[in-house]
Amino acid sequence: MELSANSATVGPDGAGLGGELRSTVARLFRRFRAERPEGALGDTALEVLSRLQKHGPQTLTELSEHDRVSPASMSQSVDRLTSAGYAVRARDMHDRRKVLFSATPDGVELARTARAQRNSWLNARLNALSAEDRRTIARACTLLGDIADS
Amino acid sequence: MELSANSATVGPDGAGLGGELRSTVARLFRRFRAERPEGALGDTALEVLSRLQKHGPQTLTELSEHDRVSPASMSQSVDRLTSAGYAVRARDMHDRRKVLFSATPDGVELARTARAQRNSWLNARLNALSAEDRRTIARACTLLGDIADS
DNA sequence: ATAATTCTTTAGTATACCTAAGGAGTTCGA
DNA sequence: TCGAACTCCTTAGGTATACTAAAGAATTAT
Repeated sequence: MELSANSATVGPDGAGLGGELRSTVARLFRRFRAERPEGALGDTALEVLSRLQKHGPQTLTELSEHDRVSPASMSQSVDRLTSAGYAVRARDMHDRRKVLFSATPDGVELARTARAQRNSWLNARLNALSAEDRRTIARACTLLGDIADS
Repeated sequence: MELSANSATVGPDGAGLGGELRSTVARLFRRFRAERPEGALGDTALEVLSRLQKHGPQTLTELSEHDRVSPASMSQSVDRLTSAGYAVRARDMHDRRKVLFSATPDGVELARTARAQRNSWLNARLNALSAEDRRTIARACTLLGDIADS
């Protein structure tokens, strides 16, 4: 990883930053995935479960738009949740084209414990940084989240 | 519900910065992938090609360790490159268990143009930020790169 | 009532990762 | 020196996650 000098990564037009960012994100993503415990649900399924737990029942379209994924992909992901008993389908009574997904008690429990397990090494590393570095990362998350949504 | 030292910055069940970071990285990663032009090589293949172009011939093990991926996975990824004519295999003459991979002229050309295409969208958005925000992201890249390698 | 639209699912395909098991080459020790 | 142990790579089989295209089901508009 030749991150090298700031002058190289933050040039007059930010030319090299894009490639740098792409590569860093890809490696972090793989690293996160590699931390998954044996036999656990995948990243996507787990994030969906978290979302259902935090925000209540959601339709397929809402879920797929939040994750920027096609409805077909999301359908598959929630399928893994429902067939494992962590979420349930229910027809929306006001618009019966829609299907509302919600987490079961098992799902809520799994979401909590799995999230804690999966984030433990990450949180340990973040806590080893200075408060200022954590603020930098928090600020970058906000900026990058906006870019992801643009 | 203890309020120990780390709970101020990192939530008790990973709902704080760690969870935020994980979610942001996952969404950015998917967004990057979605920007891939039709019929192009996948992310992994392209990054391998870039690496071969920049650092010269490498063994499978070197490539797989750099990307934190099993040798078997890397073998598959490189297969796509060789069967498309963008890279070639060559037995290492000093240790004939090893296989050295190198980019062909076609591969070098593809790596350059594909990288430029794929980063144009991202660079445009980064350039729309303030210089300070770009510095924040550059700094976060360094911090996060270290975490990915830890 | 029929047509168009919206929401979800199914089917088929591709990328990218894994573990397990094997082949081929090298190194080391009896 | 010969075989055991080790290293490097590949193959085989499986999983997770994504896509497009097209079908199925419910709603809304004409």
